[in-house]
Amino acid sequence: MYINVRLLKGFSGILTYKIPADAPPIAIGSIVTVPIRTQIKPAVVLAIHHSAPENQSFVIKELLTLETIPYADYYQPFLTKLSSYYQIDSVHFTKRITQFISQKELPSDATAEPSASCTTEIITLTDEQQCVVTFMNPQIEKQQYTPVLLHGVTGSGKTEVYKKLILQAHQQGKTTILLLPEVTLAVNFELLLKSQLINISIFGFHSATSVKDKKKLWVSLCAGTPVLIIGVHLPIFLPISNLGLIIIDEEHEIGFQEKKHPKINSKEAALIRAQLANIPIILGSATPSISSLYNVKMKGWHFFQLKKRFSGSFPTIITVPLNDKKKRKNFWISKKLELAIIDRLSKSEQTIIFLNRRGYSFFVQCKQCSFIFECTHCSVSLTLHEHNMLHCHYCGQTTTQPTTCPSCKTDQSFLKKGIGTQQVVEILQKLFPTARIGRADMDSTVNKKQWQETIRSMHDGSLDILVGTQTITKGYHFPKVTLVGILWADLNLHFPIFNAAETTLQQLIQVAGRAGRNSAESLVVIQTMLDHPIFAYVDEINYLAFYHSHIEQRITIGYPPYNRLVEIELKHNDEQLLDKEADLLASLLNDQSKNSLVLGPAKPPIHKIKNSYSRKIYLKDSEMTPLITLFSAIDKKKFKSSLFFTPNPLNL
DNA sequence: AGCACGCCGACT
DNA sequence: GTCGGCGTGCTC
Repeated sequence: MYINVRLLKGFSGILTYKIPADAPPIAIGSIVTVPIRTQIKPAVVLAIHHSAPENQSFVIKELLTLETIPYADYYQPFLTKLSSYYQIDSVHFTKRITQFISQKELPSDATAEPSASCTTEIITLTDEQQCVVTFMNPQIEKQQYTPVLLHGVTGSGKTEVYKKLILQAHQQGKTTILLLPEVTLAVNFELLLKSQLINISIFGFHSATSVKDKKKLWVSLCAGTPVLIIGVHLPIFLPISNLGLIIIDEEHEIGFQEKKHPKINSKEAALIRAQLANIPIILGSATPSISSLYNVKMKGWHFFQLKKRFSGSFPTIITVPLNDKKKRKNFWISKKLELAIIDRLSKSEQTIIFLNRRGYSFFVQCKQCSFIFECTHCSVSLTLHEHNMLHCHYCGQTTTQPTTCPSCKTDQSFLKKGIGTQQVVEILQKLFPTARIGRADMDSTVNKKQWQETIRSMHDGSLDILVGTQTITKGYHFPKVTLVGILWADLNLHFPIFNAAETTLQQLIQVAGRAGRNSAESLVVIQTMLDHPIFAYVDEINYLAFYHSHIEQRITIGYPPYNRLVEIELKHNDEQLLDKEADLLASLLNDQSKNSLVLGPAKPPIHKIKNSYSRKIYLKDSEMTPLITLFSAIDKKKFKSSLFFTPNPLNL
């Protein structure tokens, strides 16, 4: 007996080895260690043959050790499908989940103590919650592909539904995968559920999980015991013989897409897997993605809503324009926000100031009328480059910036805009000298201790105001917060990406949800430069109305979910060569395309990272399959640049 | 990828 | 004559 294998690291060719006579049976997908030259390396089994390959010109060595992996009927087809969808090597997935096998167990730094309060209290579900559970239970039992979208307002108790379903699957001897869009959320969920579902074995499987715990999970998977696996990307690639349910929480989040290439989206992978494995999958969110809501309508996904908030009421939301001419102490703090902060300070209630800032952004705006340049083809804002050129990062269109504003005809009155959180703290300190102000953003998160300290002082009330970015919006509850100020709510709206309005609104609702859990007088102040239709929907009760108005626009412009979109990124150190190759690739794609639209090449906003330059080409079609076929037909050997293929890209 | 092997230049 | 620095090619 002979096997074909591929090494997990190093040489990428297919190699043949002999199975020793006394070896236990081997399956495709098994992990083996093999001798290669003078080394011993792990490899994955691709095929099994009864006879030696014909006219071989090399000596076949015997494999050394064998690591069986849990068997599931659909698992190999799943990996095959994923590797085709993302146009990557199928070994990639095996590589990612088995790395720990060859890793040394580090003397783990005092693993997280199991949370003190282990409450086993039985919570009675509301009618809304029970309705979902009643529907899902038979689907778990029947083993049927059932996609379910759960729209539950913040604080409506989605977690209680998840817990019930996990318990139900467990009682039937089935494993559940629970995915969250960030490692920190996964860790929090892990701790929470470990204290509340004490009869179920719960495993985290993500970058923060120790090698020791990964090995424990592997043993459990090999034994086929029903467990709960929590993570972000990795759990969906695991071989699981008794997988019965997949839960995706915060399903609208773009964090399910990996940040570096290949940009696999574990929500998509989960949907593919649920389909092949014939199991139900439930996607929950307070602000479901446009794409999932579209699937409810077009693909018959089941849809449930939780409309009642358990405790607390919804806050009052007001929108304040920043572009008015009214005199105020500081441009960034409106009178209404200033007065509201003064009021909270006097009552010793807390305030969160949120700056909707993603990295550093600059764009051009008219001083007089706040007009911002946008691309005529893509409904995204234009970015200013050298020589007064305005670029569209989506389609590559370039125009010279006019000297007069196209909207109000004022001459030479343009501003380049930008603000950061440090500046915000400075401004607030000047306006409110006695206030105790803390800052929590990516810059200060690098220092983990300081982050923890800031969160702690916010909790115990030794801070009055917390200034922060995205990072403070998720997973933290500060009961004494009765005011949330959003400094520049429309900032992300001008990001040159088709889903800017959607993700901005989702974030605003998320931030607004930080206020008023316990107080009826909670207030959310939304400051904006320009008015925009989305501000009518920040009250989460109106969220579905946003979908109905926005889907029309997506259909008109022809972007997802109405059409499929893929991104091809080219990278090379030599910018001239890269430009040549990007043009070549675009023309090759155009030549070979039947009905697919080829956009670009465009220079992305960040087109130079670590001395490597980048160009992007986008493909659009009503179906994904022709786009994958189109890219796979390209002869990659023609290119010195690296090519990266991303179906359904969600960010820049 | 990573290692062995081989070619060549420098140093004792 | 021998050590070692690095370029090239192969891995079952």
